[in-house]
Amino acid sequence: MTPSPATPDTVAIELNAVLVALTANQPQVLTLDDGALLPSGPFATEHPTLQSGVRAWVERQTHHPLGYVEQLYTFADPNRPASDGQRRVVSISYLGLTRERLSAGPRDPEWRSWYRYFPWEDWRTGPSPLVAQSILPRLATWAEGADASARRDRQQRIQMTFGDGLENWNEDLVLQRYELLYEAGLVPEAKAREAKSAGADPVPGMPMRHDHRRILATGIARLRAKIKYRPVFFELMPPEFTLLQLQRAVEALAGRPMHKQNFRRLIDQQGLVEPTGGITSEARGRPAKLFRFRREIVLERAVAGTKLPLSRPL
Amino acid sequence: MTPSPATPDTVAIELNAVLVALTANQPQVLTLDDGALLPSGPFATEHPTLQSGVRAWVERQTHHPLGYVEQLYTFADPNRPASDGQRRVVSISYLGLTRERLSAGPRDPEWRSWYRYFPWEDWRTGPSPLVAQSILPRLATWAEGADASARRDRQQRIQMTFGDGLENWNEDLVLQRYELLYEAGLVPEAKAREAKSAGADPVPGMPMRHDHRRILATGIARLRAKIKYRPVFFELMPPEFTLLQLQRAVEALAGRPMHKQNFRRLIDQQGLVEPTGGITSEARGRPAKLFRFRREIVLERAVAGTKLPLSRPL
DNA sequence: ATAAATAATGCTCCCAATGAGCATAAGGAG
DNA sequence: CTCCTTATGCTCATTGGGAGCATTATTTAT
Repeated sequence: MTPSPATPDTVAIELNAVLVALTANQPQVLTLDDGALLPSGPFATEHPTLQSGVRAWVERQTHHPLGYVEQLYTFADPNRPASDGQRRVVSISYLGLTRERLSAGPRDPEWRSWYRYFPWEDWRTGPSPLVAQSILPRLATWAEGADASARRDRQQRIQMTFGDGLENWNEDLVLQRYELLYEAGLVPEAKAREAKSAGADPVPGMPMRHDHRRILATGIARLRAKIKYRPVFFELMPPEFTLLQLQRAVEALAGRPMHKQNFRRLIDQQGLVEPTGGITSEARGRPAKLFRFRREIVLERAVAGTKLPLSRPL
Repeated sequence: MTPSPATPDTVAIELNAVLVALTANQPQVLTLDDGALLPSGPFATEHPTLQSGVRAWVERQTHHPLGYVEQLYTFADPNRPASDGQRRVVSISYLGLTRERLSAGPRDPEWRSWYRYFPWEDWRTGPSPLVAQSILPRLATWAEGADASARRDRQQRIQMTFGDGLENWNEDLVLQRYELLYEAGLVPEAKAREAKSAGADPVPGMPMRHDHRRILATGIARLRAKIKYRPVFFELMPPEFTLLQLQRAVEALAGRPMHKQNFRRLIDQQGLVEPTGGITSEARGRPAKLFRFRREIVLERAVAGTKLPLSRPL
């Protein structure tokens, strides 16, 4: 058909993006096709860099500038040959942060809270009931279905990644948790591939096509880990904000609540923000001072590191 | 010439590896061509995974198993078209840890201490004199050669990455430091490209071809960051070792000295090791107990995290 | 032998970071 | 005027980690 019979060591590059924004205290992700896909596009070789390639089609598709871009992972999917049936596809995924939402029409590029895909990851109002009620029991059943040594192994992994449903929750382990559920056949994506373990019905949470939910998990995990030592949330905030808004933003990303006074102490200890002089009383309660990020410090912390009151399990 | 006129969106994949081992308290890296290159090979599409591709040619080339493999970064070099002059090359680099050294003959695959490439990164015996004597002065000169605003910017970056030559050294910033030197035209690799800044002669440290020294810097940085929260040094140690040997290993990687008593406290607090019962008096001084890693805990920490007395600057 | 150097170990002290809460101030809604 | 909600200031207790003293056990030098 095509004039080029695709030499063996030649592949096509596909770029995937996890684009994150914050709206109404929800961490939003840009999706396509009714939420089933992450935006992705080919790497056109005229781009000098991979990053510039990403930026190009993302901005073309969303009409919004990307604040921060970071490479996530490169993956050669053995089960997804290119459409021409010849070349292998290597997908390179990126995490992108953007400040504003797509002003788009009703359809296609659509922002969705990432907790629709990973409802068990939201512990902002305390331990997610999903874990104790729905996930742990099914995982336990799965663990039972193995012989002694494998069972012990599975049980330990469950404990390490999901804790006990009330304590020992480590919000960074997004990817490990998804992979465990996948392996246990508790997400629809897994069942598609393995006709065998038709047993358990899936855990709540919207699936995606291909490995896109896995990529999303990777992005969330990376972002959650990152905010603990780099002030990247800066990229997601409007130019002015109150400290509570900032706290809610971090909580949205981390998926767990934080102590208000300690959060404030940490933030201004590090000199990350400065008051603009303005005051707002949009919310109820006592009016709050408005702040902005301090450019110099943010640049400095970009290399030196930040701290957030997020670390210990519980 | 070739029957396939290479369609535009087609690229060739090249795999690069930073292979690390520890010998005689030196962090060793496998190199080729008299130390000028990192091992690299093509990604043959018959491999199901990228990782398996890496493992395959690494083990073929070195005849040693890879303990731990981790993806580093994917990079499309705009300046290095494939040899056929048509396809773009995308290189995917990996970090690999191995316990044993190549038993190889005198030549080619050769292990070299990574401090030959980055001598300023070795602070194990205190502040590296190179930084204060050789690097900081030249960087200062470089900063002077810019107008006011850019100068301030450069000075801040110098301070952030190199500190002041005595304190505020952050061992993780290997890549940032290399990139700064590159930008300042203080490494030979940079001069090759820019004929202009022929000024300063380069800083000590052996260069590599292409961007391989940059990839190496990425690997070192990743490893240094990693040992602080994952017990990966486990992959580099022999089955039995003394606590001092373990400490020296970590110091070799981190490039800075550690407090002996505190190191021990931390290690056994976390239950990472257990005594084998053996005792050694290979070195001078009081004989030391031998330890081995505790498999269960190591697996557990692989997900949950570890601690090392490495964090603060100074 | 004896002294000196090198390592292994045990323990104490101190300080900075941080998790938790109490208390007070300042607006808006009924 | 009272209650509710949020902003802010401060205190307290705990802990993790940095430093260093002291002691013990061996090898090496004199």
